[in-house]
Formats: sequence, C-alpha cells, structure tokens
Amino acid sequence: MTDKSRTPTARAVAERAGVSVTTVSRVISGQASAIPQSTQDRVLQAARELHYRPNTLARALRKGTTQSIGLIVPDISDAYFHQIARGVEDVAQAAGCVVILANTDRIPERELACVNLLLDKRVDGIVFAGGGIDDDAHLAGTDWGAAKVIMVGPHGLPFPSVTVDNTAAIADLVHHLYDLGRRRVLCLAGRENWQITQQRLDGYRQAVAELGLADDPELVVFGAFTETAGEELTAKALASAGSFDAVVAFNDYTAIGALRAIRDAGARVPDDIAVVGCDDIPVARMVHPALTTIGFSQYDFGRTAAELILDPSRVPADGNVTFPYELVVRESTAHKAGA
Amino acid sequence: MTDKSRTPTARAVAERAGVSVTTVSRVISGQASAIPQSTQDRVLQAARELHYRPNTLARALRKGTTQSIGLIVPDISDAYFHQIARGVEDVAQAAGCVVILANTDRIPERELACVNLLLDKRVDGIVFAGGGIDDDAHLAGTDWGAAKVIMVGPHGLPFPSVTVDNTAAIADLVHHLYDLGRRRVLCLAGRENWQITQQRLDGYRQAVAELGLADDPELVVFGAFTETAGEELTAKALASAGSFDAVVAFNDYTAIGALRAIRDAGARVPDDIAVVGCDDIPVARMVHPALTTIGFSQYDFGRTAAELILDPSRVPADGNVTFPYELVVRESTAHKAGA
DNA sequence: TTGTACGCGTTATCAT
DNA sequence: ATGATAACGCGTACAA
Repeated sequence: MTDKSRTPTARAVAERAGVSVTTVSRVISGQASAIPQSTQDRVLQAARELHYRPNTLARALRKGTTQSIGLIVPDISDAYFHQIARGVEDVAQAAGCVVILANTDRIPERELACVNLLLDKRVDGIVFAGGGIDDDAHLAGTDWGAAKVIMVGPHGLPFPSVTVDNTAAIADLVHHLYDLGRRRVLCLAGRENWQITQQRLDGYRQAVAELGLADDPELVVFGAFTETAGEELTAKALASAGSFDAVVAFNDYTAIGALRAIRDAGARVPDDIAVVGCDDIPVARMVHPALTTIGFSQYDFGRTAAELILDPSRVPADGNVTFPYELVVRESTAHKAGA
Repeated sequence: MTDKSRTPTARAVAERAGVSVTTVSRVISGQASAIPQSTQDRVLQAARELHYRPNTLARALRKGTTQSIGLIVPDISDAYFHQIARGVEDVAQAAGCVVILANTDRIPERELACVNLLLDKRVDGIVFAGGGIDDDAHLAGTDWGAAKVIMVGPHGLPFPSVTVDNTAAIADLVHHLYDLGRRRVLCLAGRENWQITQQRLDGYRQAVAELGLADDPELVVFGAFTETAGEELTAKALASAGSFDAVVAFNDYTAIGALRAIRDAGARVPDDIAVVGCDDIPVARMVHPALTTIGFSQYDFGRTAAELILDPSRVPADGNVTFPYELVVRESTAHKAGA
C-alpha cells in the first residue's frame, strides 16, 4: 500500500507499467530513441491512467533550468509595460516557459529586491524593463548567476538591450512643433535621474539649439510619468513661467495631464498650445483631442527581449537591438492660431 | 579544491563555518531556537562571505510549497486585468511570493493549458480572472492538487470567488438611462457564452421588463470586449436596427467603440444617444465625452484574491466576497435632447 | 533495450 | 546544542 493518494511520481508509473523509473523518465521526456513502441505505449498508458505529471521542480533542480523568465517592470498597470508583458508572455508561453512578474515602482531598493527574488527562483533569464536609474549602481554588485539578462530601454549595466533612438525621437517631435510655428516649447521631462529622461532631454536640447528655439530653463520641468504629474507641472508653468505655445511630454500619460491642465486654464489645444506625447500607448488616440506622439511597438520590445533570452545567439554583436519609431500626427498639433 | 565557482550551497557555508549543513539550514531558515548566538554569527558570517543564497527549488521540493501564485487572465494588456495583476503582485511581493502570469485570450484550450502549466510549476495557488466560459466544463476534470484557487468573476467551478453584483450593476445603469428619458436601449453584451455576459444580461432584461422599455431582440447584440467590436456592432445597429436613444455596453472598451461609431455617423452623445459602459477603467474618464459607467476596484479584486490564497481561513463561509460598486455619472449621459 | 545507483540542495527525523 | 542520514522526484552515467 504505497498509495497515499499523493500526486503520482515517476516511480508509481514505473510500477504500474512494469518498468524502471529510468524507462519512464526516458519516455516522458522524449529521449526514447531506443525504446520499442510497445514499451512506450505501456508507459504512456500508465501515466495517463494515474494522471501523472512530471514534477518540474525536481526536474529543474536536476537539470539547472527552470523554464521560466522573470519580467521586471516599474508598474504593470502602466499601458507601456503591459504591452511589453504581453509580448514576453506570448513568446514564453509558446516555448513552454512561464513568466514571473515583478513591479518596482522605479524604486532602487525594490529593483534590487525583485532581482534577488527572481534569481532565487532560478529563472533562466530576466527581462528588465523601464530604463535605468542614475547609473544603476544599486544593481552593479549583483551576482546574476546563470541568468541571461535583457534590458528594455537605456541603462547602465553590461547587458544587451532593446530600445528605440529616444534622442532622435524627441528631436523629431520638436522639429514637428517648429514646423507648425511653435517657438516656446515646455518640456515635461520625467524624473531627472532616469536615463530615459536624459536621453530624451538630449533630443529636446539638440533640437532647441539647432532650431534656435527659446532656451529658457523654466521651460524644462521634471516629474513622474503620470497624468497627475503632467497636469500639475503644466498648471504651474501656465501660472508662473513665461507663456509657451507648445508642450512636449516625454510620456503620453504626462501629455494627457497637460491636455487637462490647459483646458482647465481656458486655453485651446492645439490652437493656443500644441501638445505632443511619446510612446503612443492605446489611450493616446482615444483622448480628445487625440494626441500627436511617437509610436513604436512595445509589444515587439517584449517579444524580442524574450526571444533573445530563449536564444542568446541571436543577440547582435554590439549587444543592441534598436527598433524604428514613427511620428504619429493627430489632433493635438496644428499650425498656431493666427500664424 | 571543491571550489568549482558554482553558486555556493549550504554545504559550502557549513565547511567554512566549521559546522554541519543541518546547523546552517537551521540558522538560515530561522529555526535556530536552540543555537547559541556565537554559532549563528559564524554561520551568517560565512554565508555573507560566500554570497550564499538558499536554493528555493530544493527547498520547494522538500517542503512542498513554492512561494508562488499563478495569475490567469484573458489578456494582461486589457486595463481591467492589469489592475487586478497589480493587486495580486503587491500582496504577493509583500509576502515574499512571486506571481506567475499567463494569458488565455478566453480560449478554453489555452485556459486548460495555462492551468496545467501553472500546476506543473507547483504554484501554491491560482487566481483565475475573467469569468467562466459556458459552464467551464473544459476545466472540470482538472486535478488541482494542493493548489488553492480563487476565481475573480462568475464561473462554474467549485471555488471561492471575488466579484460584484453584475446583474444589479447593469440594472442600475439601465434605470439611470430611463431616468434621463431614454426608452430604446441598445445592449452590447459581450460574447453570449461568457458567464459575465449572462449575469449582466439578466440585469438588462430585468430592468427592461420592470421599466417597460422597448424589448426588441435586435437591440441585444453580442461581440468581444474590444473597442473594435463595440464600434462595428454599433455601426451596424445604427444602419439596420430600429433607432435607439441609448447604448449600454457591458465593458468600457466596447462603449468607447460605440462612442466612435456614433460620432462617425454624425449623431451626438449624449444629446441624441446616451452611452454607458461598465468597469470604470482609467480611460473611461479620459475619452470625450467622458464615459458614464459602473465603477469598482479591480485592484482590490486582485489584492483580496491574493490574500485569500495566502490565508484561506479568511474565505467567507459561502465562498464569495462581493465588492460594492457605484454608478459614475459623466458626460456621456444626460437628458435626451428636446425631452 | 533496460535497470541500478547516485546526485541536484534542502529540510526533517532521529540520534548523540 | 549539534550532527548523520534519509527523503523530496527526477535525470543520467554506467552496467548489464
């Protein structure tokens, strides 16, 4: 009576099929090259009857691979990141892998804690999305073990990454505004210590210099990538800073906040003030006026990152995959009223 | 020279500290009730020097608990579900657990595959979100092993669930439309074989009967919970069905699609046609006109589901946690023009 | 073609 | 207060 009604093991299947556990293992895991069909059938039959499911924990312990990918994001409820998550999960699921999700809120301590948690779970790889904070020193001392790591966005770690040319993208946005007759562009730039902010800020500054736009320090303000932050920063700028005829936000949520602040102040978009965002998350085209922004596929970011983890040989020599982006013009930009 | 530069094990720590692995295990996992501080310090010191991290796989194999929660959703890139995901992950992370994510697209075969994948990973529990399909027969034969399961939304399985009163919620919506003078209400009802659709449809039908509203079969149409489906169904109804002066969509995305179709047809919301959605996802208040809808906290759904998994003793006797909802009135509903 | 036996890294049971 | 040893369930040399 070994039947303690526990979940069946390979041993149980072996007994029932009248073979050894070795044979069971071989049949189940497909290395049955030299096992006659009759034996295989008997094993599979027994396995089916017992509802046998191999214990992936034991297998992982033995083989050193867990068939799992960790996904670290600032916030899964941010549209930018759940598109990435979907891409990672689609690729993983198709490969029989599982995705472990962790949110950091862009807090360095939490980033480190999440990395360690995932590493403890012996994930085969980690997709780290969101871009680096300062120089990512808080993660520099980490022993990543055998885990493959792919970064999504700019960062300060020696791992391959998947990105777009953030600097050029923002520069294009500013050129677009210039072409519409705008000369004073308020910049809602994200947090100053985010690498994504620094890259995009480079684009803003390059374009401002190149086009001879107003270069007023008061026109560059920092804050979170949220609607609330965008609204507050814009309201404050509207009240205190010199006037401006355009807003470039480094994030669509922030731009949507700006839209609201401008409307609440009684000004019109785009007639008085043009507004552009960045990332083209799905809401960008649902708001009113629909948002002009920079579009690229976050879903493909996720897919590609996961594919590189599953097959590191596909990582390009320089360690970077750069995706194209496009300027998506909608209702929130147009020629300046009376110009 | 046992140093093969592999990741250090308890054995390595034991040798360095001059104790046995048993002692190491006790100190590391906190069962050190009877071990003198001096010994503990030596072990902890050695562990720190070697950057020792216990192998959670081995621990899980031995203890039968993985400190992980599976989360099954139709689509993580749907706002409804990523709020839930955030709730689950917040609770899990605080408890030192990890969340494994799986998308099903509401396809029965994928639901089953995801369940099995998670069960193979020996998750301690599964949060199954999205509501049942037909009677959930495709999952009925599953051996859930030791996993605790919590359903989010209506379903056909013998597990506790977290929900709102979907029937009453939709009925309230229809009453609201009635109060505004609307008498012919188009119903965009989700897929006919979803349990969430059936519950909400009950609410629509009850209200229609009670209020004596137009009870035209053509006014009830079925389709996915997407903006596209909402747009197409509404456009078709606008062209073929008798006229209507209101739309009740069982999902905000669907309602947003309706908004677009109505605008494209040259009619005005809410003057000609009032539109309501359900769920109050963040976009609902960002679109124009802002959407009247039923609000409740998906985030709390997620938190609660995770808490019930971590502490099953908190499951109520009847197995159900029902959250309150509220009618959120915005710009998409108002008294009928000329009424 | 199939089986025996060991090890993956931990924790629990019994000793001492 | 501490240690030896046997599991947990599987994969894989090595034998036969």
